[in-house]
Amino acid sequence: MKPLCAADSKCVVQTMQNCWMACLILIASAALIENTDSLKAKRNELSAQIAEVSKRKEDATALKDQSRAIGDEIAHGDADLKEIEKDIETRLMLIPNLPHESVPFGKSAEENVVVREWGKKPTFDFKPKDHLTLGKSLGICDFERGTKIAGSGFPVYRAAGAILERSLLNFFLETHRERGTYTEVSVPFVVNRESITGTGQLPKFEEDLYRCDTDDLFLIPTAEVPITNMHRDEILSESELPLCYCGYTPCFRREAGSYGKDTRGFLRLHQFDKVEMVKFAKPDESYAEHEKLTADATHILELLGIHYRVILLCSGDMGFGAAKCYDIEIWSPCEEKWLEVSSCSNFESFQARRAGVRYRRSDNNKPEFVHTLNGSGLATPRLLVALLETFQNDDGTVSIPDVLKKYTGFSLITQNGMK
RNA sequence: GGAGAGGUGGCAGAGUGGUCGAAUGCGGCGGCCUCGAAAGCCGUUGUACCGCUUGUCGGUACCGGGGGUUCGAAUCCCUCCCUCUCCGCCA
Repeated sequence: MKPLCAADSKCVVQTMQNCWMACLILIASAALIENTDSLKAKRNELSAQIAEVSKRKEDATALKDQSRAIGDEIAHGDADLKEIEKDIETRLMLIPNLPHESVPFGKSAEENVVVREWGKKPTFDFKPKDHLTLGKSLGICDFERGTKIAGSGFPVYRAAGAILERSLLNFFLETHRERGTYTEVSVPFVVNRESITGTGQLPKFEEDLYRCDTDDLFLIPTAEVPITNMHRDEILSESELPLCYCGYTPCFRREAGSYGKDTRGFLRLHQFDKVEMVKFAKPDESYAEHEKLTADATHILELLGIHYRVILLCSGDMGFGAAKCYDIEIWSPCEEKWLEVSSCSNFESFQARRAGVRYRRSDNNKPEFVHTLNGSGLATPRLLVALLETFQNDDGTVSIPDVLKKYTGFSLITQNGMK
């Protein structure tokens, strides 16, 4: 997803305009609502009178005429109101979330803050090969055939590659399960328009989604969408919070506008696999949960022994709906750059408002919006890049990290297969 | 794909034009009883918006979504969506 261009002054001005206009229109509409409501009250009164008069078998024509006239007025008022509401809604939906106070101000990715770094850059006493070269010589991926089947950005994993990829997903899910925090879910890979509006991908990011036109369904860009929408339009009880889910899904992204950027190999794909963590939390606990969620994601990297760092995104680099966001980046020794494998975000009530997810503090209180959070834990393609490059040997083979061996069933990928 | 049935409050389930935000039961909450609990009894119990005299206040809307008929719609008509049953077909 493209972040909101906070550095772009035109964008900021538009947002401000939408905020103010929405406020002004809202204030103005109150008078209109008051007017039509009192007309409706009058009509209800007349209807009751008509019912009574008719029961007595008396003539109610005059009353009916009066009621009909009021009805016309109401119809006009309601039509105006409907248009106004639509206008407000359109404006509100384009307003991004507000950053949390702990988020540094900044215009672009350059002003992000490195929060912590774990491990160190791997060194080699031979010339390391990049993941594409390794992938090809080991026969574990086939981009050409993926392109033939579907198009560029749709990779084929084969042999040890396919097994390794599947093993990673199982390793992620099992690791989360062992920690006992998350309930695993398996959810639909397509969602309806309401769902994708609920998590905030619509209306702003429609061009990044694959759509099934005949049914107006969308291929999910992340499991965040179906999982967060599980509780759409629900009032949760305080005792069940925080609700924590994790689930595997493939993710589909058109990546419109990012052609030519990171197109090599696994760096940017139209389809990839990911395990996502999603939380519904009480507002006063959401930031603590955010830290835990981020730690759950990095825990996996520590088990694997992959060098990573955690970045706190500045205000200008954050996504549309996030109030605070940590990116987890892993080191690619051959690309010689950091690769984002997870974004752990606290959306506060941004998604909860759109999706209508609330909870009741106690039975006397009105329902309040929950806070929603999510983060990858983790996505496979870029992790594969770091994994292949980090654990390669001088003979061109790749060693499997210890923790993965029970999932793969082999400990070495060689040119002839696996051992 | 063919035929039929249905979508009502947290759940179950009445209601076929006005007195229905909606009977009844279950659940939840409060109270009585009790050493305590169960049972029983009594009471209470949705959401959103608008207004002000901010109140156990007044008003409006909501019975799958949208539209229509009517003075008035949960109720009648149209349309869309969804669920269920049977038949067919296929993983």
